[in-house]
Amino acid sequence: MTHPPRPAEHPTEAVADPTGTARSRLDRSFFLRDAPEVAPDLLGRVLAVDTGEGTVELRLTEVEAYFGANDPGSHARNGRTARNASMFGPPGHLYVYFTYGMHYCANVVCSPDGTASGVLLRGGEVLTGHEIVARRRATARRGVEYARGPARLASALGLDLTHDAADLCAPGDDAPMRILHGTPPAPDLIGCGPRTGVGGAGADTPWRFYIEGDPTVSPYRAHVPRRRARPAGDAPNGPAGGARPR
DNA sequence: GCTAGGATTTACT
DNA sequence: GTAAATCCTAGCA
Repeated sequence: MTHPPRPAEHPTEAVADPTGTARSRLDRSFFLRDAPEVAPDLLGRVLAVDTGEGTVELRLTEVEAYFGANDPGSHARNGRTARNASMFGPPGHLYVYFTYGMHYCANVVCSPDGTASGVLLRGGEVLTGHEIVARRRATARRGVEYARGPARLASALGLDLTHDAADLCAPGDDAPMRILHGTPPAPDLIGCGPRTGVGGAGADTPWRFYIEGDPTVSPYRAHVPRRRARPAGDAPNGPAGGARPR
């Protein structure tokens, strides 16, 4: 059985100090640990993305860890594919995937190169760039909904497949994407539980971490196998048996 | 080649 | 609370 790791005290980072540590960037070594260890440590960190419209900064409030080819909830459970290749890549990079035909979700790659390990970014609080996010997330009724949920978060940051494998730890101050130290929450404010939407053997693994009481944390939903609308003998509509239209 | 299902969100009842 | 939207991936015949 897997135990939820305690929020780790990474040697290169400490609680933000008044001298500006919160604005400094996380080192790549931060991500050189396994995803279940990195995940709770990412809470309170700030993901900054420069776009043509300006900079959006997001404080992470909810994450999920996916680790190893044996993780039944992971995209890597069936080994390396073109889709998940960046998940096997070097740490500190982004793994962006397309899902449900319309949404993008983003992970931060962890562990040494060659290990399938990542932390799904599920929720965050927009710190700067509200106007930019408001345009992208026009359907959000409140600010807390800008990045509550993995697809909303990706949308708020303007992430898509062009950002797959992007380096979050690229040297230089002009790097388009980076993760800042931010202000990690107190350890007793970090909650954990089973991962959202993961069923089967992976459903019991408490690798979802979130900041207790934060309004930008998405509600937990247990895994529910979707049933595809099918012709069911008397197909009312739809191409019976045919391949999907392109 | 075909089919089932998906780390989701949103609109509608 | 429920169902639809929509495209990709991977298993299977």
